[in-house]
Amino acid sequence: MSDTFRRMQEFDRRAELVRATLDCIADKGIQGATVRAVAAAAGVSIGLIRHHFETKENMVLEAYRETIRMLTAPCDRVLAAEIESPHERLARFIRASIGGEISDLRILSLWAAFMSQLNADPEMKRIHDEAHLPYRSSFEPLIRAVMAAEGRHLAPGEVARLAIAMTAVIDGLWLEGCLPKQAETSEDYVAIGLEAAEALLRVALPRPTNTKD
Amino acid sequence: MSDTFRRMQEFDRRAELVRATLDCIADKGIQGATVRAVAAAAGVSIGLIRHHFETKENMVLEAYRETIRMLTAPCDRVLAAEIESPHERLARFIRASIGGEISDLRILSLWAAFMSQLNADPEMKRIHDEAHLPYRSSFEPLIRAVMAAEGRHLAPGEVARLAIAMTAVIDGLWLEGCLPKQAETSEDYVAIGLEAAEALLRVALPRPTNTKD
DNA sequence: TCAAAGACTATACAAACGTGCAATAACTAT
DNA sequence: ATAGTTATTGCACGTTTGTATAGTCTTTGA
Repeated sequence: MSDTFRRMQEFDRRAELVRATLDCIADKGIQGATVRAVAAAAGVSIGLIRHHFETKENMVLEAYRETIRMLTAPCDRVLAAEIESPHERLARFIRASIGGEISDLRILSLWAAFMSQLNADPEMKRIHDEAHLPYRSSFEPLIRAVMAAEGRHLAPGEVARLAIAMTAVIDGLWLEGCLPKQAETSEDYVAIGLEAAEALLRVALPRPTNTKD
Repeated sequence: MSDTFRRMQEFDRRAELVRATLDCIADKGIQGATVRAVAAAAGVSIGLIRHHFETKENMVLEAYRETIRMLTAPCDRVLAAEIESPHERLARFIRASIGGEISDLRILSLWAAFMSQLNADPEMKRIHDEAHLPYRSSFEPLIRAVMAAEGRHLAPGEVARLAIAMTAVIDGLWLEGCLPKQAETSEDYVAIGLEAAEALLRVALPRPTNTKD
């Protein structure tokens, strides 16, 4: 239809405003995302924000959705990819959860800013749970597949506990890897994550090749 | 306000104002800590805040110091205690880092709120680094002592990597344990942390007794 | 070519913000 | 008792906040 072009324009502007919002939040925290600061960061007038978003809160919620998208995209790509070897799948999932594009102080700042709002904003809490619960439960099938391929059998409760431990070590390594260091690179944390997974699951994991993803 | 007021020692009043500040931040995020909201939460007038704190920012900084104190107190107590067995020391440190009083959604909210401000506020960043770096390096001697007691020798780099992995899994378990769940208790996360430590370090650890700390 | 639509600007406004300050009530020392 | 100190109040000021609204500029469809 001919109104597709118009819609496309609006979508681009919305995305640009969301990006400006994230810039403000990463820089000054959630209270830095004022309509005036966001408008200035996007190079538009104050009134335009209310033209694209009914309220400022809606804009911030959209910025939160975008943050979750950025955080989960690499993992989702691994889960969607058709990789035969369960060991390879697990190793790539670990790498996608710790390193690469999400190992970034800016993303950590955004994550913390929204995290601190979950108590205050029920809608934000709803968005969080909707994205976090699937992520948390994505480790169990990965582990189960590896164990099946090894011909080992674990009690269901044991798999659940291992998944919690794996999620924890990956989250902790992501967090530490985001903070600026002089010694370690984010790739070092990926390597530590793989070693930790080998120790926790008592398996050998392939090291991901140099190709991205 | 009432026409008569109770007078307080300056130190007590400051502590009460800090507590009220933390209440506001945990509830509404960092932007919820307005002078009016804090004054209302503490049951005092607006002007009193400026009498005890030169600026509102100073009050928030003090609230951050208090948060760090709450977070590190249990670990510090373990490190200060005279426990002969290195294995027992390590196990108690792990327990103090994951469970007990710091396994609390309120503390997680506070931690996230301040975390999101580190980019914006250099003084806050300074306070963070001053407390975080010692905490991060407290795992290495604990691990080294356990290994020495076992008669095992690890390369220095290997100890460093194990300490990073241990810190990560403990931080991740603390984080997950703070979030409200129906299934697991914070004590379950402590148990998973101890199991993970045993797998990572390939040692057996004693389970802490029921006595607190 | 021209009216309709909508993306966009400019400005105004009430509420909430941090801070300044004079007045007051409660404690302390003598 | 009384003077001095200070914890505390109450209010006012200028600034910043989100939102509302009227008007301008650009694009679109026939």
